[in-house]
Amino acid sequence: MALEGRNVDTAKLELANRLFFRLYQCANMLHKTGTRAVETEGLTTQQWAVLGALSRERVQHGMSVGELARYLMVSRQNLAGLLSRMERDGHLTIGPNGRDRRSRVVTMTATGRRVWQQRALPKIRAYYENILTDFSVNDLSHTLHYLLKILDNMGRIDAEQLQAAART
Amino acid sequence: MALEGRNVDTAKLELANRLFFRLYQCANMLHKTGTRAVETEGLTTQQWAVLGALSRERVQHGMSVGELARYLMVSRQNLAGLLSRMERDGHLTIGPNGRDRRSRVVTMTATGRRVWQQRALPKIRAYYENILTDFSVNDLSHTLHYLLKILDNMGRIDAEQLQAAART
DNA sequence: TTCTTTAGGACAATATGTTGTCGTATATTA
DNA sequence: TAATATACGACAACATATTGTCCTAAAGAA
Repeated sequence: MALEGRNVDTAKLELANRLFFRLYQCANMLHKTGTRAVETEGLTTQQWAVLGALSRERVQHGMSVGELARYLMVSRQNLAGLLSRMERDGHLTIGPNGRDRRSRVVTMTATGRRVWQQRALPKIRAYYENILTDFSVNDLSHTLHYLLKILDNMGRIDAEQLQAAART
Repeated sequence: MALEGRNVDTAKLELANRLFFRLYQCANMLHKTGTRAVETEGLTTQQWAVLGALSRERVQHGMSVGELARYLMVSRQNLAGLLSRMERDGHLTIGPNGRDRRSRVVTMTATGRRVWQQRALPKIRAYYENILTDFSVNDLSHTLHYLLKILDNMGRIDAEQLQAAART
């Protein structure tokens, strides 16, 4: 039994190793091919993630910088640079928040919405369909489920690491 | 039937959208939590990928820069910076190739191997186990299978995009 | 033996991502 | 009201990633 257990662990580690290597490659290829898919619009995958977040119905009135950083799981400092480039390009505006005067509200501009809906979305849909041709709806939901599970655990580890660092 | 088909497509697009968003988040969290896991060793997830590639038995005699770039799926220019930092840190050396004098061979140093095997690997294993606690061997191989499928299609799209650009 | 391809150095511009720190204004809570 | 927490700007340093261009040297094919 002990031996069996160790073999399972070894198998798991070997699989885990391959899995993370492929995840690493996937991440790079996503940015490379994804950015290429929308480069005519002057966008990148990161900017497309921001526009995707802002285009949701529930955020018609915008999101604060902090909310957006938490939603996208990136640092505030990184997001600041991203947002300033997108403001420069006219895709969004950063205005004051009436309720909380420390906070600023990020909103899509009419131009940004037009670029997103009329030019970027069709290309993004084509990109999705191109990559997921041989995926059934079932395959997709399984993959999504696994990614969510990994993400959950990474979030937990992130919190643990932050706590460990705080104790120092 | 046509209506059914469109609903399936809509469902697929919605799932695809969520899937890629989660993939994007996963990529960021992988680099964040992964790098934190090995930061005591002065490593990053990218450097761990390089060491992982070089530590394989079949590359005891090293790999050329181009081979490594293709294996990791990163650009030559990016890899050059990575390798020079790792050479600076003493983890690897870049020497001449006896057979092909254009090519240079990247090899792990004894120090690099020691850091990798004795200090990094235990932490990486702990990291894997921490993230994949609630994954069965079956879950792992399914996730790996889906990632490989996505990666295959991304590779195909990459080639198509390069071809399209070449026609311009 | 030329011609073409391949390998890689060197450099630049740009975008993305992290951490850390300092400072200020504003909310919130005790 | 006074202490504390939060939101964010403004920097800096660093690593990672892309693209593009120009160059040289060497390998391989016609």
